[in-house]
Amino acid sequence: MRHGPILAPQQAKEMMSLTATLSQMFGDAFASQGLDTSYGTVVVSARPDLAQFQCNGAMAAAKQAKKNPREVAQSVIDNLVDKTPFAELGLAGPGFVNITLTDEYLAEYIDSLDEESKFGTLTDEPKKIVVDYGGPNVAKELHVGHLRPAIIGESVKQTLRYLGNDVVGDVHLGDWGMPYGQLIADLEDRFPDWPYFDESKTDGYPETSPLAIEDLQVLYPQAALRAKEDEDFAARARAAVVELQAGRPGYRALWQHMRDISIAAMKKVYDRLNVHFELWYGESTINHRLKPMVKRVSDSGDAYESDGALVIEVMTDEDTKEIPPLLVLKSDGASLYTTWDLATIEDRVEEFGAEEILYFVDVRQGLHFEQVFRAAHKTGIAPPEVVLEHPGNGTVNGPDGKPFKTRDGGLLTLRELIDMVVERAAQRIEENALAAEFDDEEKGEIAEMVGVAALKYGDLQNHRSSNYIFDVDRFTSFDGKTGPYLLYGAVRMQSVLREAGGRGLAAGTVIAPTVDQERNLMLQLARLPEVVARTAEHRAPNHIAEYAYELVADFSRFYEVCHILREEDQARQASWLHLIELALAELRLLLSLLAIDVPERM
RNA sequence: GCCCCCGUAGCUCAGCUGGACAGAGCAAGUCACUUCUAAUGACUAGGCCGCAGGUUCGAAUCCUGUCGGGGGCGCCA
Repeated sequence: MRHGPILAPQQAKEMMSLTATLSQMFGDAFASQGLDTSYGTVVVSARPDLAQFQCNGAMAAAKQAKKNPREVAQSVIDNLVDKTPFAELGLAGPGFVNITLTDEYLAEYIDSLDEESKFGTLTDEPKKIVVDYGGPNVAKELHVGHLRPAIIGESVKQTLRYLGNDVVGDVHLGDWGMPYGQLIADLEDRFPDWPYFDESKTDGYPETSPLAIEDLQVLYPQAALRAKEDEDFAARARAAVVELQAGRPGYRALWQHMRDISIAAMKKVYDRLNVHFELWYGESTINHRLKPMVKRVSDSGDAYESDGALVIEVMTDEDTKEIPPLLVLKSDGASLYTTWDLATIEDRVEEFGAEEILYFVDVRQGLHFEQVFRAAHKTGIAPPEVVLEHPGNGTVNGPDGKPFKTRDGGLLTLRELIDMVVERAAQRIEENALAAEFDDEEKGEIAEMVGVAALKYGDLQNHRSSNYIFDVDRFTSFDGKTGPYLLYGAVRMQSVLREAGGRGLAAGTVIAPTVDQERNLMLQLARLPEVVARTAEHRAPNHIAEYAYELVADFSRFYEVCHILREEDQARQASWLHLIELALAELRLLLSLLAIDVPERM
C-alpha cells in the first residue's frame, strides 16, 4: 500500500475519473458550439487498435442541430481549450472522435490515484437505502435458492455504500406465516405437557429452546405434509397462527425459540459467504403496524372487499396489460405476505427514512412486487419520491439447465453446496505440489477462501437476472475467468511487493509507459470509477466481476514482460512498484465489493 | 387465454441501456519456462447475434410478427 499524506476527512480530495475529465473537456467544446455538454461524453474506445478513447456525441448532436456530423466533430476538436493531454485526436467514420492520450498525461493521472480519492470515484448524493436480500424462512435450512439473492444483494449493498450512501441490509426473515401455525399445532400434539401450551401461564417459559435446529428441519416438512392431508389439523394450524399473531404468550415464547435457533444456524452459513445483515428483521417485526395500516387503506377507500377478501386495485387507465388487484387480507381476515410487505415499506420509510428500497429476490416474484409497489405508492404508504425496485435474480441450474437439485431430486442445502465447492478446491490445491509446504490448518483456510471465491465469482460473473449452470469443475479451475484465478493474481501482486519490501525497494512516481502492456495496465487502472458506478446503477455486480478479471489479466501480461525486481532503471522500477500497489489496492477493493476474501498466499 | 424473461462461437456466458470489422473463458491446434508463485503468457481457428420484416446515417441492442425454451397470473411465500 502506498501511504500518501494523511488527510483529515473534510480535506479528503475529490477527484474526477479520467473519462469524466475528458468528458468535461469535450463537453465544454460542445458548449462552445452552442450544443449540450452531455454530448461530450467520452468512453473507452471500442477499437483499441485505433484509439484509447472515443467521443460519439457529434453524431447525435448533429442530428438534433440538423448539421453535418463530421463538421460538428471537427469543430469540437478545434475548440478544445487544452490540447496538451492528447497525443492524437482523429475524426473517423460518420463522426467518431478518436482520442489517444500522451503517455506523460496518462502517467501523471495514474500517479494521482489513491485509496483516499477512491481512485477517482465520485460519491453519490448520499441516500438512505434499504437492501432487502435474504428472505429465508425460519425453521428451514438455507438452500441453493438463497445463494443468489444473498451474494448479489451483499455486493450491491457494499457498492452503494462505497459510493457514499447510507445503506442497511435487512434479511427480512420469513417468520410469520402458516408454517409456524403448523409447527406449533404439531408440537402441541407431540408435547402437550410443554409449558408453552398451558393457557393459564403467561410467563416463566424455559430460557433455552427445547428444540435444536436439526429437530426443526425434521418437524417442519412433517407438519406441512400433515396440514395438507389432515383438514382438521390444518384448521387447528390456522387457528394457532391467528393466536400467535394475536400474541398468545406461550406460542410467542415457543416461536421465539424457533426463530433464535434458526437465526444462529443461518448466520453460520451466511458468514461463510461473507454475507452480513445489519438487520435481522422479519415479517413479524411489523406486526404492530398491520391493523392501523389496514384500517387506513380501508378508510381511504383504496382497499375494498372482493369475494370476502380485502384488495387494492393497482391497475390504472394507462395500463394496456392486465394487472390483478393486490390481496391485502384473506377472506378469513388474516394477513398475508402482501400485508407484511406493505407494512414493512411503511416501517422502512418511517423508522429509517428510506429513500430507496431494493428487493434482491427471484425474478419470478416480479408481478407480486409490481403490485406491492403500485399499492404502496397509491396509498401513500410510500411517498411518491421513494424508489421501490425489484432487481430480480435468476436461478442456479444444474448441468441439465434446470434448477439445481440433488441426485435424488431433493433441494440441495446451501451448506452442502458450499462444502461441495470447498472440497473440490481442496482437491485442486492438493493436486498441486506447491501447496505441500503449507500446514493442514493453512491449507484448510485457503481451501475455504478459494472454494467460496470460486462459488461466488462463478455466480457473480453472470448477469444478476440470468439463469446460469452451476459447474464445480469449471468454477474451481485455476485457469480462465474464475475466482481462483483472481485470487492468484492478487497473491502474485502481494508476493512481488513483499519481495520488493524485503529488498528495501519503495514505490515512486509513476512515469510515462514505454511498453504496451504497461500502458494498457494504466488505462485499465483508470477505468474503476465508471465500472463501480455502472454496477450501482444497474444493481449488477457482473460489471465489477468482469472488470476485476480484465484488471488481473492486464496485470499478468504486464508482469510477464516487465520484470520488476530485475529492472535496473531505479525510477522505472519505482514506478512499476507503484503500479503494482495500485493494481493490488484496486483489486482488493473490487473483490471486497464482491464480498470475496483474499488470502495472503496460496 | 393474458403477461414477463431468454434464444450470441462446439460448451458456459458478457456485451456499459443505438455506434466503427460482434467479445471473454473453456475445449481444439501451435509456441514460450536456469521466472518476481508457468496455479502464467503469446498466437491460430471458430458466429447470416433463432427467423422475417420495420425505424435509423448506423441495430445483437428499439418496434412488429413468427418459431423454440423457461417463468408468472387474489386467499402459499
